[in-house]
Amino acid sequence: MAATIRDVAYAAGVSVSTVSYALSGKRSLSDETRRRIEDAIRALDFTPNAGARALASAETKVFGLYLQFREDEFAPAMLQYVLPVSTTAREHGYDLLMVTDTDLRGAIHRTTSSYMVDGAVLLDVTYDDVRLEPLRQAKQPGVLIGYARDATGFDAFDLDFGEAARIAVDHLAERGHREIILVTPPRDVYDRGGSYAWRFRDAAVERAARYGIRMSVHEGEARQPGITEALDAAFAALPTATALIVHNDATVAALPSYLNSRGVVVPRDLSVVGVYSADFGNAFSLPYTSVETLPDKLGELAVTQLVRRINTPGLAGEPLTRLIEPGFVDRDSTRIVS
Amino acid sequence: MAATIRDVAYAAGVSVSTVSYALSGKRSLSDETRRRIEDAIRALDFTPNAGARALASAETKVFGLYLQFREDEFAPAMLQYVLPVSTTAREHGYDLLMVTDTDLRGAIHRTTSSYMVDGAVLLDVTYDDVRLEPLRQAKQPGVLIGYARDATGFDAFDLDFGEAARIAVDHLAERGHREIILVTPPRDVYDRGGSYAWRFRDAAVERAARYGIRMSVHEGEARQPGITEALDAAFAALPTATALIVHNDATVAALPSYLNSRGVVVPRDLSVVGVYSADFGNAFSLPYTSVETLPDKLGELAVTQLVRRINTPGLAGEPLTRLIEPGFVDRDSTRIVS
DNA sequence: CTGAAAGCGCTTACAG
DNA sequence: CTGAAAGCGCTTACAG
Repeated sequence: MAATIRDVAYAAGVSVSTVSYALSGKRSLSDETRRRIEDAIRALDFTPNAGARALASAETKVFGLYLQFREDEFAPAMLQYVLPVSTTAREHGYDLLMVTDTDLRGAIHRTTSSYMVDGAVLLDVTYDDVRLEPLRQAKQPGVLIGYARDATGFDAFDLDFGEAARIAVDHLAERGHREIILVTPPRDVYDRGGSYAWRFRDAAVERAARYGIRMSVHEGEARQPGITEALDAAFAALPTATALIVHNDATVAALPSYLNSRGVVVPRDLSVVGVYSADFGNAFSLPYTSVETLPDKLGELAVTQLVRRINTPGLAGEPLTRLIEPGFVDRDSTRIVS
Repeated sequence: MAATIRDVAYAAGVSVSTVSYALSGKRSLSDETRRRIEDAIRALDFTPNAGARALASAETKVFGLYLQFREDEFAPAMLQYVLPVSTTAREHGYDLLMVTDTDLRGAIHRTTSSYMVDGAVLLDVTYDDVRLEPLRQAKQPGVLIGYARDATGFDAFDLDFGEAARIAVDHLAERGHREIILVTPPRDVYDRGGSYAWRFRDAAVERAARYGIRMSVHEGEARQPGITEALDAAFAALPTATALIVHNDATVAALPSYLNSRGVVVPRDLSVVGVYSADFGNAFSLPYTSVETLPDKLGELAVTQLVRRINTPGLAGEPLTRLIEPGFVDRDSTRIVS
């Protein structure tokens, strides 16, 4: 089989513990010893056994990444969070156990109680997420990407969707728009507790009211032909609208095609503000002024905080919930209404 | 801390080894003993420590899933393989370590030589994939999803893209088409060794030649505005084409919008055959007759074979390379040319 | 600056 | 049908 730390120690003429300390750097050693150990490691192509290390140190250097693939979600959206989480984790020396079990509660319990992971990253957290309770029972810390009713015990990061809505409405209000259509996430998202849906909607409605703007709110759909039908219904409900805010990936991805087929030119006939990430807009070549969700930033913040909590046993203060300020990119898809 | 097997043994009044055998089922035990052990496990909420188990049994029950997020690839495409791999792995009791390091060789070596994984699943394998060599050094078996120049030592699964091309061309030939445009994957895909690109293209060209069909071949683009420009160029090169075969996700996703904007009605003005998976077509509401790539089937076959190879030490015969017959779904997007 | 040894929590021959 | 014990390959006090 492969070389063990014993083989390295023997080859280097030192003890096993010295090799271990050379590996961890937790103790100083002479240059000569270090050199001999390094040579031996190289000669034997030694890599520490992860299971043995985990058993002895009670650290796996693995994070659990818990996600679900949902029918009503536009697949590309979730993927945006996976890469930054993975990259940031590796920067801190952690690998990712990707858990997609449909039994969410069981998956958390299974992987934490067996000590497969040192921490948990929960993606796409819902308002009453069933994963939180089993994760509270776990010894490992957890971090949430998303917003829950009660995030007690966890660090949580999410975009400030209320602020996102205000940015969008303010932008249009400043440009003189008085009648705005808002397309929100589909009904399913509300139903399962995707709080970003109503946090954005409620803030948008409130902000519009403050300006005396008439706002027509409609739920989008995840698939065709529903997407088109929902848009048709929205425009029929407020034909005089001069602006459209789209807070739904599937709808905004289909929007260029939809507007094109209706002969609607942006921003001449309609001003459009989207809500999506830069990567998403890039992948689908979306030409709209947008309030940017920041998956890269959220993923990085979440993992960094998780690492901090692991490395700092008595981390000062309660776990935090942090809402991130959205970005804004003007792509000239809104016009000034006189 | 959490309960160990010793605690369970003590509570059940049996030895540690008996608990272990009760867990693994590798030895029969009396009903009474079994009941007492089960009660103790439940009372203590015992879960075996994964690290200890891995160390003692030399099995982690984890597969490495090695993938890369590429700029030139349409993100949703890769995701289609992740879910079936994950689901099938879980069905066989395996979790997935998702490895996205940009250092592909190092990632393979790091995770296999440390025995973090019992096997490796390589996604998006290229013709001269740099991951194969380090994986050959590994003690764990590996399975490839994709097609490599030399897959010696591995089981490999891929769609039969040659056959996919023949199915598409045959379908159009039978319907009387004599001038066909083929949009292939982007240049980058060829450059990095995405053999599906040329395997499809070469087979399509050859098949067309056999029929005496004129075929105009063009490389697609991954992003706008390149997608549109490539399509414009293709139609300009063969304005009299009556049919279009699209073997590129990004292009086919943008196609409805593109054709709409050009006033082209399918199949009245143009017959279209796509090459994509059912899920992909569904997610993007694609209305085209398609040769179906089968990511679910490939992912499942690959993982099943990996499990088999692990469970059957002296698995008869060499590792196999298997090309899967594509599916075909007629969505009436091709017309009969007289 | 370095070593001998206990211990992490399992699995599995070996014995009866 | 069941148990005592060695061993998997590390880490880390404890000692010098």
